[in-house]
Amino acid sequence: MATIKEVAQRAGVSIRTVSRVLNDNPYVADATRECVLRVIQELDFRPSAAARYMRTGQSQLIGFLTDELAQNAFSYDLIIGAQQTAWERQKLLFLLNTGNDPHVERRAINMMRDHQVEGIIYATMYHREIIRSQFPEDIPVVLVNCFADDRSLPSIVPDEIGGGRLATETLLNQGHRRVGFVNVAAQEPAPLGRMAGYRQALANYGIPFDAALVRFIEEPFEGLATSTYDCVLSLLEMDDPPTAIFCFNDMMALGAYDAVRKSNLRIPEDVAIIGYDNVEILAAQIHPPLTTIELPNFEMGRLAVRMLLGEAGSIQDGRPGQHMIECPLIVRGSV
Amino acid sequence: MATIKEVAQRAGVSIRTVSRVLNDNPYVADATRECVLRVIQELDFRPSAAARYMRTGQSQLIGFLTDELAQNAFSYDLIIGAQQTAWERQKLLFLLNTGNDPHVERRAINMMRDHQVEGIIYATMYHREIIRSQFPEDIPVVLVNCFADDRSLPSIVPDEIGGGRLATETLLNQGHRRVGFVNVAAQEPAPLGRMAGYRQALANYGIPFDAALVRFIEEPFEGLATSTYDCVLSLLEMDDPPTAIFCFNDMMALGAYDAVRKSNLRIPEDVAIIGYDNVEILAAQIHPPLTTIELPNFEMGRLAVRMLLGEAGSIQDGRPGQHMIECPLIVRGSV
DNA sequence: CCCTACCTTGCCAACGATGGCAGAAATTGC
DNA sequence: GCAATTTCTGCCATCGTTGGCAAGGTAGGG
Repeated sequence: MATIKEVAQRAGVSIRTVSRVLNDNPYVADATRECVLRVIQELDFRPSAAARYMRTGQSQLIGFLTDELAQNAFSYDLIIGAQQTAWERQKLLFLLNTGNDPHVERRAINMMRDHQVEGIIYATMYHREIIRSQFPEDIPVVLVNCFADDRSLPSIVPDEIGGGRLATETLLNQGHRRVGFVNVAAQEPAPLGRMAGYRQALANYGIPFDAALVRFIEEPFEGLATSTYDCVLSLLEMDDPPTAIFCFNDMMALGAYDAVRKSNLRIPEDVAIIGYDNVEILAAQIHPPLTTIELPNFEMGRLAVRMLLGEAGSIQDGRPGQHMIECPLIVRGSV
Repeated sequence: MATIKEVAQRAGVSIRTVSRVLNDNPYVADATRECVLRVIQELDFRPSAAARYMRTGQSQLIGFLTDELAQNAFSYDLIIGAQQTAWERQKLLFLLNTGNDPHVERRAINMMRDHQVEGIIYATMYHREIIRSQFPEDIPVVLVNCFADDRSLPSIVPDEIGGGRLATETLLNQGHRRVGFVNVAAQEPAPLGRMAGYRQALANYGIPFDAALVRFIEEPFEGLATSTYDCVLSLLEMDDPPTAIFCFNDMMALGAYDAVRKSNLRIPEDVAIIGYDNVEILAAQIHPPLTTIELPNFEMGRLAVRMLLGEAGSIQDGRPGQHMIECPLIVRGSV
């Protein structure tokens, strides 16, 4: 690859002049600029980012660290949103997936430091709390789908309570009064929050909470859809069965569909179903298409980059911003 | 962040000695080495990859370019396989998704050149031919899921014919003699190859090809599962209906499931179904779990990195290696 | 005791770019 | 026509690291 030196030689000017052309410095004669630009094109020259970084200290690099997220096709849009936003700002994204292994994580962060990233975005598969001390103090960090134990890092998390409420209210709005909820049994923000939202929605509509309508899938969460199938069957066999079911996620809705069909009921006429996550290849393809709550992954990725670069509230009231992103309703045909 | 200079000062040695410690040069006295290592740890020093590159010309960076692939959660394992393999070799992966826009693609390649990537892996969403001239001559390129018009770039593609044959033979092996095939209507390697494999399998078993058993979904490919639903319904309504159906991909199998159920038939007892792609969140979750042909994405990502680094046949018989990867059968419960 | 190795260390140049400064050339104002 | 200003250009140092080379020190052998 050509260097600035060769360009200078071939154009018959000094290196400094070429550098000025590259950086749009106004103090270059038009004729000179044109000549230099022509040579640059001829040689297909591009200035070395590494060398430029040496002088300027601007690496234009952003680290994107994920735990298991990337292994699990769900939240791909998060990466795309971040990548696109970074790209618009002439930054490049490093991608590293750690498999949630703390040792790998440390090495990954070190590797990113080696490459002088301007900051690190850390995104988790499941909404959870993370430990602040695993991140270095001297690099900006933005958390996605998780938050620091001491809230000392800016973070972006989905509004689980709002989402749970929205899902439930969507069903209540259609006149349903017996709304089942198939949740997962874990003390994490997602199941707890969506549960809270479910209860809020019932309260808003003046409907008493009925614990019999709420079922929990126990760990391990293998074969989620199958476990949900069993849950929903038992819900539908109740004396006073639900006419609508809120599933913790779209994969589980798949199991719910099977259970409803097995019971010779129709969706949405006899039983309405609503999911969560908006996994397109599931939700848009099953029949009838699944109405669901979207995890706004693209937007979260986008915001993460903007916060990292200081464009958006990485600081709120003098403390690291803790952002809650609304989860919108995606209307399809299952309600 | 600390630099090598500060480490040297604090340890009371020259910069060169610190460099020697960093690079495991044997000519360092044990006492000195220990002292330097202690200071390195104290200052949490890490050598700058950019500066190191300046001297050595080794950037340790690999570009990973995708067209639409990354937007579509299918082939995530490809990226993970590449990332993990790169990581084992102390390399970092740049990820860029171009959305198949040639303008964006050019810019992406330029950005990667700016950062002195040691090579570029270009992966496409669909198996297809690409134009050689869009890539620079002076950087190693490995193609995944695509191949150059003039075969002048090493490439890795799935063996579509073998996969189609394997899928069909799996069904024939179970005693099925009327095997339907729901394909997509496109002049691309995947549908053409799988079709060829289907015919080969029939021939191997001495079963005459019946065009009535093969259906094509026309473009646009929106709502693939729904279109497949209609196709499969009409297949099952034939006088001599198929007892097994090979679906071009897993999403389409979802539609096939619905059609079979609609016809009051059981899977796999009355109708066996086999898919293609092994999209886990679909195939493993639906009921019964889908038997399918796997696109070995992880392995393809892995091989791509190894080829790029010259570890594996990037050259075969003096020409760029064109690798065909076998697609293995994943047995679940639908056959 | 000296010579020869080898071990250990440090100095300097270099990678490819940009910033500061100074000098040369061109332009302006009187 | 000359000084003052503006425009344009080039030289040198610098970023953080490693390679080449040389020099000082230590030990071993004769």
